[in-house]
Amino acid sequence: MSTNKQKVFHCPVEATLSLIGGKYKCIILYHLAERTLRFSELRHLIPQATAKMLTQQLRELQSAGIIHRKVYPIVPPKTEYSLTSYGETLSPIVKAMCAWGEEHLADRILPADKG
Amino acid sequence: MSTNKQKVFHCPVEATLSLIGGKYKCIILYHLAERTLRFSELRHLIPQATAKMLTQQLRELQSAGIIHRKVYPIVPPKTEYSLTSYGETLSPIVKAMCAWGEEHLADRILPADKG
DNA sequence: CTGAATCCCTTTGGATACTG
DNA sequence: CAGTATCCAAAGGGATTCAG
Repeated sequence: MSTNKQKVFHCPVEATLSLIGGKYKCIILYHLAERTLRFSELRHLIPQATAKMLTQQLRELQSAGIIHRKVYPIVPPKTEYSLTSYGETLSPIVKAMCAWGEEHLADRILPADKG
Repeated sequence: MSTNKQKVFHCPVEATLSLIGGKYKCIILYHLAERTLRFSELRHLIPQATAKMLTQQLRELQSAGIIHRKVYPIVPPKTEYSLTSYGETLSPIVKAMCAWGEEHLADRILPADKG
C-alpha cells in the first residue's frame, strides 16, 4: 500500500519531505535515534499518536527503508523498531529540529518520562 | 484563524514541527532563505501549491514571526516575503533537509528554473 | 503485546470564480 | 498582481472493536 509513484520534485527540500514529512515521522526518528524501541515504548513516548497512526507511519518509514522492523515470534508478541543505516543519514535533520526546539520552545516541552 | 492554543509538547522535535510542519512551509523557507520573493515568484517556484494554500501557509509563518510580509501600496499590487531574523534561525534545519535531498534523491529533483 | 478493521467526523486542499 | 470566497472531494485522523 505504499505510494510508489516515482514523483519528481521541484526542490531538494520537497524531496526530503516526501519521506519524512508525515505527521509523526520525525518524532519517531528522534526517539529511534537514541535506541531501538518496542511498539509499546513508542506509544508511550508519542502519546498524542493513536496506535493506528503510529502503525501507519512506521509502515511508511519501513517501506522507505528508513527503519527496520524486527518481529519476535513469541507470546506475548514483541516487535522492535530501529533505524537502518540509511535512516541514520537523516539524523542531522532530526538533530537540527531537536536543537531548535530546545533553544526556542523549551518552556513548552514536557520533560521526558524516564519511566 | 491561527491556532494559538499554547500546546505543550512531548519532545523538542514535536515543538519545532508545530511551527514548520505545514505542507509547504519548509519549502517556502528554503526559497526565502536565498532571497526576498514576491508572491508570484513563490507561486512559480512552488507550482504544486495553489494560491490558496500558499497564502495560508504564508499567513501561518507570518503569525509565528518566521517571515515578514511587506505590501507596497501601488498598482499593480506588489508584496514581498522575507525571512525575519527569527526565521533565519531555522536555516540549519532547512539546509540539512536540502543537503539530504540533494545527496539521496538528486535524480528525482528537477533543475531549478532560472526564469 | 502488537497490531488490523471499521466507523465516522474533521481537516486539508484543489478548482473555480471574483475583487481591489 | 495579490489575493478572497465558495464549493466540494480526498485525505487525515480519532475512537472503538476485534484478532493472533
